[in-house]
Amino acid sequence: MLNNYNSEDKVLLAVDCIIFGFDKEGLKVLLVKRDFEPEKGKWSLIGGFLKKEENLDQAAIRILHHLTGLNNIYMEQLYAFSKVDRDPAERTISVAYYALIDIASHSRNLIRMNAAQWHNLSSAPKLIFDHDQMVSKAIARLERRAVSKPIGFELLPEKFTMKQLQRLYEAILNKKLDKRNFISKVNSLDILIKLDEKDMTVSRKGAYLFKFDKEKYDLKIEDGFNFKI
Amino acid sequence: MLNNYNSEDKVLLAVDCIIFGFDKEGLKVLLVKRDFEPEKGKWSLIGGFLKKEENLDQAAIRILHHLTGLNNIYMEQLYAFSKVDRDPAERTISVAYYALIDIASHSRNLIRMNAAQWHNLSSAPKLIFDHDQMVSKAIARLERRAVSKPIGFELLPEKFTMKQLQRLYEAILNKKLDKRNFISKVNSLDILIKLDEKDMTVSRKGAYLFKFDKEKYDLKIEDGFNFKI
DNA sequence: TTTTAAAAGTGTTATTTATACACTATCAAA
DNA sequence: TTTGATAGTGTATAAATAACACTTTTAAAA
Repeated sequence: MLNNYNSEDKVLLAVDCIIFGFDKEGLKVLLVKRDFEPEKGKWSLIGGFLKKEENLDQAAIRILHHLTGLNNIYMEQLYAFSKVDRDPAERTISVAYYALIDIASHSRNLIRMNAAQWHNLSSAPKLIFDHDQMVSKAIARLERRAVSKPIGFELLPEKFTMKQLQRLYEAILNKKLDKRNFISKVNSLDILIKLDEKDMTVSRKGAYLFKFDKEKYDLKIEDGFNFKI
Repeated sequence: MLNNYNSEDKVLLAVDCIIFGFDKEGLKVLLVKRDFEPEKGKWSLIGGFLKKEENLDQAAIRILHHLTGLNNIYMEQLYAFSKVDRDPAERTISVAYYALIDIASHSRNLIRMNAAQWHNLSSAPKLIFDHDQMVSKAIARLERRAVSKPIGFELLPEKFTMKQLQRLYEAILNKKLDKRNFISKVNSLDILIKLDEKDMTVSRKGAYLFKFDKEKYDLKIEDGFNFKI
């Protein structure tokens, strides 16, 4: 006999994606109106079911793409949620994934598909099942992650101002940061390239644009950043 | 129709427990010889399958108790492992849990059951499936966790010496710590009670015993420890 | 043309935290 | 009484973090 697993219970395995977005208004989360029962028409995370021939990472990518058109988003596994009655229709365990993306540079896809919508974190509607709990846990993880890696760089447009970067961190950490301390901390990491170009859309003076020095970043990532701000 | 989940794939959901133990020799991991196919007779983590009527935390507790006799162990969820062919017998996703316990204070149960054995981390045998990968991930998590919470206190006998506490941290972080710096760091946290009692078993001079001040600990945990050593 | 308003840019000091480092005390056993 | 093994203790330096305010720029308005 190859195995004696036959008497074991099988369950549905869902994957739910918590996609945080960042733009000038702050942190947002991407939600869809569920188009099947149960809870049809209610707001939900982007979710679907694992198929036998894929792993969880692949399922997350497929589901996200299918419901939003988003591609090439790196998601990180968050947690497996398994309360017995979390889905009233059937015993389902859900593995949550999360990612943080720059809204502006992905909006075209989202608009085209028109299935998903951004909601401010503070004013998001109540979600189905345990999805609110998933979002809370993802926020907590994001905060912790933000201080150990310069997570923000992957979420901004290619060229960005210091102010934008600071706003991103303020949004993630949910507190005001001192401009001077923030800039000197970022500069001490030595992973930004200051461009000869200014963003003139916000102020009369204009703010220098920066881009992210991928090589230096990759070198540093090995021995671990300290990005405590 | 209550739901349209009918066409979705169902899978087996395993739970594997990585139990780290600590005694004077250092960090160990608890392993069992697998007594069913596939891979019968090979070393494995403590594992089993989720049942429909329980959640993952409950499954982990049940499985651990069933295979080792261990009770009242707080385990934390680590990660869901989902490579398609990770178990050659059947499509199985495994959610790993981990815990860290004091070997001495739990050894009676383990000896009685005699199913599980402690192995030094450095000399553990090769494990089945992706279990080695699970152990590596758990070690990495333990290290990170050790600096954000004084994790060690829950793993020592009720009364312990500073030396024991330091040894525990040295084992988790896998590096030597300076005695004076360690003690002053621990003292600055103000969560230990120094007892009027000495451990005379190790030295002629004897070392003062301490215990853990649960109340102060709980107060501190709210605004987060900084236990970076 | 001058004034104004709004954001950009820039350094220093004080405080806290982390690190490096070595000698004395105790006491049972030899 | 000597010895050996472990317990216990403090200081100085370096590094990181936190607190803090004024000047510059420039387009638009007066």
